[in-house]
Amino acid sequence: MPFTHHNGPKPTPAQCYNKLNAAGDALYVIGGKWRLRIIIALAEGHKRFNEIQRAIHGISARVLSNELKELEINGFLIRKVYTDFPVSIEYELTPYSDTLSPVIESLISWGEMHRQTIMHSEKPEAIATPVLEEIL
Amino acid sequence: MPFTHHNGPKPTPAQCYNKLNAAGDALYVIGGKWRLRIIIALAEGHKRFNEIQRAIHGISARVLSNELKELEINGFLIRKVYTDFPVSIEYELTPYSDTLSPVIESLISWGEMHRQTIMHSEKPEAIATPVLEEIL
DNA sequence: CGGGATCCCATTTGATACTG
DNA sequence: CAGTATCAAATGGGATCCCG
Repeated sequence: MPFTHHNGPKPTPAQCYNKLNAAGDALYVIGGKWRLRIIIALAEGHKRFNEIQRAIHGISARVLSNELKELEINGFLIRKVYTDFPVSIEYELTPYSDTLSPVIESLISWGEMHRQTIMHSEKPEAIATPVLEEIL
Repeated sequence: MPFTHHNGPKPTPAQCYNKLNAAGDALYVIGGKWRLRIIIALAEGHKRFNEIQRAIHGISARVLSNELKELEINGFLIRKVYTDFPVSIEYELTPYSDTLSPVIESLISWGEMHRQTIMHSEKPEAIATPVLEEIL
């Protein structure tokens, strides 16, 4: 079933209510400025704390620390301590995080499409994102 | 191409960098606590200000007002003023907002799946969302 | 009804310094 | 390296009042 009324049957109010709840659940767990970005950064493989911080432009150590704890509690990643010398600590995604693939794939696709759209528009700077501002 | 390393070829760092940027663009525009929820609420058809506020539990008039402006600037909705008496103002989604359908559909699907998952887990209350807390 | 303006508090965040 | 502690600053967001 398509989403909006533009290209499909109009959902009933009851359906919309449930969709709002479902989206609310999802946004509560994976919403926010950083969580999906952390997951995406870890998708290329396990990383250490500072590697993640370098990969994600603009996140502070404290915020990253808190977000990692939250993501671990919710089962999206695990913290692995390697007691070799020197001790190293790595974060890696769990299989459960794979269930987010459709969300993340569609988000990335849309982001790429949107970037093209606004770069070809008359006033890209009016709606540019921080990432785009580095290009424009 | 699948997303994580669990079920597909591992993306290169360069690919991951671009994906992070793309996701960053998307999250900048449609991220935050309310924006997608507003779009979802409007997906069942045009609504007036107070209708939207009632549909989305917990949003204040001031925040809704700000978000609606932002969403209008970014081309996701339009504000229609009907000069009949009494004047009524309606918000409705634009065709461009339809491009978000894959994102929103996958978000909703994941939210429904996640809700089932944590309601059948041993300690649902440990990771419950506000929406779920009304049920548990 | 549909908001704008103002006030004020709580939470978040950044910067810096510090520790095992 | 992998964080934690602390403080200052910014931001968010609710409550309230007001207006067309």
